Amino acid sequence: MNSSPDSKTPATAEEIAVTLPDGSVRQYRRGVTPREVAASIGRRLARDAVAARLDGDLTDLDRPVEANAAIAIVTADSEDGLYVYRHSSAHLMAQAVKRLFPEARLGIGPPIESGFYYDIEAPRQLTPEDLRAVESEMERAISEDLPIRRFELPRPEALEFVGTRGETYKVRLIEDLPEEERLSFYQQGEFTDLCRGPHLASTGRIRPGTFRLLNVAGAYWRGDERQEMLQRIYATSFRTPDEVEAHLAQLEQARLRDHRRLGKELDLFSIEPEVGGGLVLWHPKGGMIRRRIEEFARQRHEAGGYEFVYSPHLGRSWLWQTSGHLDWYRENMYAPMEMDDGQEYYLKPMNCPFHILIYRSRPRSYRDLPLRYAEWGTVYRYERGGVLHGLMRVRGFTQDDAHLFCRPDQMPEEIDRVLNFCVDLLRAFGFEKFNAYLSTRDPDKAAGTPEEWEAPTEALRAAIERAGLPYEEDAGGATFYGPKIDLKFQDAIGREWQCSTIQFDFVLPERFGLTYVGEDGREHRPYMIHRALLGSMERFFGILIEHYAGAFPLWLAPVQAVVIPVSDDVLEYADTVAERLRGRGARVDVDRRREGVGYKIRDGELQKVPYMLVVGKREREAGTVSVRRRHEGEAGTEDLETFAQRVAREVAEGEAGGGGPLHGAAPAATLAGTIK
RNA sequence: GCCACCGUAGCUCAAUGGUAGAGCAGCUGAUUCGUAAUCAGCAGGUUAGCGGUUCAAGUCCGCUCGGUGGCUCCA
Repeated sequence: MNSSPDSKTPATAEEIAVTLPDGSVRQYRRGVTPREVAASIGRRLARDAVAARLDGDLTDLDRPVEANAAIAIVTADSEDGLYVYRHSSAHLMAQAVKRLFPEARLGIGPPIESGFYYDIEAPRQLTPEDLRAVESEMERAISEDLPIRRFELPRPEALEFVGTRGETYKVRLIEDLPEEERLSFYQQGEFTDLCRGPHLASTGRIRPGTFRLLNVAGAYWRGDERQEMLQRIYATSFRTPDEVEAHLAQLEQARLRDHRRLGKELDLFSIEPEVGGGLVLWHPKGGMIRRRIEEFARQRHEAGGYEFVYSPHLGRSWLWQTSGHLDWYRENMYAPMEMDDGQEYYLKPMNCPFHILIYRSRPRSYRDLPLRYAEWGTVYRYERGGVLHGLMRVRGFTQDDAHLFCRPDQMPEEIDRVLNFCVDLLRAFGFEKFNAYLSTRDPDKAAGTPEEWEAPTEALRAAIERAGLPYEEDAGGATFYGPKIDLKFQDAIGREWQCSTIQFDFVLPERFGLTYVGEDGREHRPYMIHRALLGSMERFFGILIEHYAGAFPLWLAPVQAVVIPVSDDVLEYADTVAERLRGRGARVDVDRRREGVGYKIRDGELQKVPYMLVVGKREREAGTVSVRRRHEGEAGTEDLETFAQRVAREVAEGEAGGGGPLHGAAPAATLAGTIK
């Protein structure tokens, strides 16, 4: 759609050729507007049009077209259309704010993922009540149906225009724009804003109820903490009120899944101020889940040719000087400890130097490679107080870290192996939708030559393609020490998370002088790859809690079954049942409280225990259990041995991948997607 | 770190500047019960901490501590 008509359809003095998305070419008079083009195609299209793509650029419907061009009409129901809709909604909000607070100064107000925001310098702190008032004012401006008009001003006039209105931030925006940039403004009623556009034709095109102002938060001007802080009003915005409601419902759903809330309710972990922010206490149940994850991953790693190593939490400054961490990572490292030998020791922010020294502890032959050193290594990184967030952003965490050392000729296969290994591992937790991101060399700050980057970068790309993963390339996005793949996956409610990273490193083998002796008897430099798949155990646990909404699948559940005796008469049988199941490796509790069955079941449901086993006299006589599944209710009476076998089978299925039976751990739609 | 908001019993939340309260959880007792809450009683607090205003502060002001939301998705 970006291609203009070719020379076979030349523009004449009064006619131009317009190429439409379907490839057809139509003749129009010079100066025709996209709106007129839309009208000539169909009344419906003209009605739904909100903007146009002119040779690929978003533009207004009323911008005259002066030359041959490719035009695509943008309707409200497209991605572009939503972008324009939200952008105009942001302007509407700014207009409403200015009506209520004429002294307010405007920063920027772009569309974002699920809505828009506007940064504003207001005369006072805005309250939730203010936001309601702004919403009402927005509805009023909609009912006024103010036409939205675009005009351009030369730079000096533009500066004067915003300057006389006291819009100091707009002045700075213009000053920062390149000289040759055309400066456009959009006017609706008494309100005018500097803006690139495009916008809807009038405020009446915004449907009431398609936006909701959510909250106000501080945001630095231009995101720079040295600059002044503005108030950012976040709003959600969609094409229809139903979508807004659905989004608000999803926010509520996310709130209910919040791992901090569930962590407390299910007694999984806590973060105590007395310990310190970002330092996690794993309670027994959280610890059980973590051990299941770690054990499972460890077995997979051993089967995958990894060897496990251990390294200390501290190391002398020499390590970090040599690795370069003290140069480029210092602000994330804790202050050194001076020991009695006068040496400075640092808490480790990463495991790599230790693994490297293991490699370097003896001469290596080309026959030894590849070497794959894995460690669930606990690292400490200083994070500023304001960024800490539950388990997601912490100061002490355990990585499922590994370092691969290999010969150049082994490198493509190593990459293939580790990427597939990673995807397999994540699938076991019920994640199915993946996106890869390939970060390539930044010429301005890259170690090594472009030629050195070539082979690894292409190996990474080839591995992604062979794995059949959708991917995007972040050209120049790599860190200075090598290209990398970041892998993201979607959770049960469609949120995307990045945990896995596979990174080449040209720098550390050099700095530590790593070598191996080749077939030719000479020393060669090995390739080195850092990789963490689950990333941080803490963060991955937080993601899992939210993904499963606290209802862990059987193989991970800290308590897999709770035995519920109907009365004290059958306590003994309840204990027998529990013991028999424990003997088969199941994690079973008995609820011995003198409460009714309903009470204990309710408690089991709230604690999200996968199986509840009600036992009374009937079961005792028959040697059975009455099985109840979490979220599903009664599932019939079963012979104790049959049940034990079922649990063993379901645990094995869970560990085998595909997440195993979740028993209502996620909404049905997601369940279907997680079981192969 | 910065801006804003918040901090009352273990948890969730009440209390026009005028005697700190409820539900759940906990403990004690009774109830022996069949698939999402049995009943009664008891206990639980320096209202995060420190200072100030006031006859009087959970409430108003200041500081400290802690938590929460956010801090380029660039006109």
